[in-house]
Amino acid sequence: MHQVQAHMLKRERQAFIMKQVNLHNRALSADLGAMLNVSEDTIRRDLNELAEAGELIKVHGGALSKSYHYVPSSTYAFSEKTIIAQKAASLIENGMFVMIGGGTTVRELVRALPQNLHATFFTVSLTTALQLCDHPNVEVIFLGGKLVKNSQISVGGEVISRINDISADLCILGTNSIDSEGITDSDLEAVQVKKAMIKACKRTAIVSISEKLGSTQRLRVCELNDIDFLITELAPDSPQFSNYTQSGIIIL
Amino acid sequence: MHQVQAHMLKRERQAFIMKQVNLHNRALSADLGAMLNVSEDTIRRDLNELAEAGELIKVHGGALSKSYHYVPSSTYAFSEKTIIAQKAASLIENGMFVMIGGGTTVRELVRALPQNLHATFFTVSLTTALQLCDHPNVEVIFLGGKLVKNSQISVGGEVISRINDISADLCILGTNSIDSEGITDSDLEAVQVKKAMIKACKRTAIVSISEKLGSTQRLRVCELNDIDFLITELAPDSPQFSNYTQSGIIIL
DNA sequence: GTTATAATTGCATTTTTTTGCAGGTTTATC
DNA sequence: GATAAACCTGCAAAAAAATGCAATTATAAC
Repeated sequence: MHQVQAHMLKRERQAFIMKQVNLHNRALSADLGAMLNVSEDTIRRDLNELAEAGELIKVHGGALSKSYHYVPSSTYAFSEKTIIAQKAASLIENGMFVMIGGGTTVRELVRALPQNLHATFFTVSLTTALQLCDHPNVEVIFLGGKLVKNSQISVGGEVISRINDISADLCILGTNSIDSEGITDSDLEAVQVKKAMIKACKRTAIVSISEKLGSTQRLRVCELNDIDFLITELAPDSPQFSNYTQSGIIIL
Repeated sequence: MHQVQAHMLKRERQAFIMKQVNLHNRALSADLGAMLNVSEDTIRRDLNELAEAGELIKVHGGALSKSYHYVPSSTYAFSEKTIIAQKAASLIENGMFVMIGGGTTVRELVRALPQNLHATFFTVSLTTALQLCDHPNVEVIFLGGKLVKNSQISVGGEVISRINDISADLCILGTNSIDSEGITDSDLEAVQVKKAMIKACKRTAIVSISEKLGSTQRLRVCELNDIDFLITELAPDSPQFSNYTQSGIIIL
């Protein structure tokens, strides 16, 4: 942490504060006071002025950059998910039998499917099923069972034995966590259903925004080489995928 | 699970929480506390604030992403359907097995069910199932099958044979048309499912706003004396019911 | 250059916010 | 119905903010 010249004009000091905030996305009143050799009161008054002028966001203990501030949107990472949807849609052809999971990424995918697509979809997700109902030319089969309230998917032996009776062309799953080892999740019953879905399909595609790459959870869904396609919003030659390529997975 | 800097501003921490929740669709208070190096109480207070601000949905043990959940329509009148719901709820007791259909009246009914109701619900309606998921103490079983896009219910042989395997205490159905002869409808496959549902239950209750009294359609669902309860928003001694009483039906 | 006025700054005091902890209560899950 | 986890409430300590006041400094007028 560096020192700053002895005397500084107010305007000059505030410019320094803005620089710090924008550089680090945040700044503590105490740190700024130490750096500028002024009292925290002075810093606070500066921060109040800057906040009033709308240049930063003042919070208890310091300030945040305005760009850092979380802005809620209807669906998180909407644009990324739209890109993903475009790529995934290219895997689905007329006449296919597709088994598809739940989650917001999958929902955006379904929304982005062409209206003239003729295909049969199997799903365990209430929300995905509802979304699929907006497509006039697809047949939707809901695989019923006991519903998990949080995730609104059906689970249990009934669902799994039903899945085992089906042989589909493509399995599309969202995921909470994926790394170079494979897919992990935190809900045991959901994991069992996902396993069955993967087994029931010739090929499997995982859709995920890149932020989830590299995270893990406690329960394993499958190994990386059980997956045929990995679809994120990134370009296929992106360096993030260096650990993934050896398993024969196709990055889209 | 990654590490986070020692000192974090409250707003910054809440932004981190939102990111986690939106990324994984859910987050546990304990995990967040460990990641952020603060007590679970602090996390809980953050979650309460964020929930109050409508940015996420707080549940026991953590929080859920808002994008996952059914958001009730902004303003809904305490209209006929709420009255119907109150009456119908009186038929349902703890521990019951209830088979329930779809439609807007049924949806309002489910919304008005007490939160502490412990019961098992079987349904073929996607929207009813979603609504039931908001009730913490009920078990929801979705009877899966081919989905009809307009009405968002599952139909077909699979569903019907599944229904035939169940014996429930009460069947609650909305209806498009009812008169002194009985219930009629216009969709053959939906009629077949409704017939099976009525047969699978000890008692049947029909919920309908009074507007629909006296209308008929082409396909018969059941006779009036197959029904045990008729529930509308009107008082039971209302003159509209004069044609209905001879069949032994109970007007609520 | 001097002086009056206004602005800025630091300090002490009071007030508010935040946070963790102890306890008793509620809730989930079996 | 039992049990463990999660929740809430009140409390106290710590941190930060606001406030009043005095000292200093800048600015402008003369």
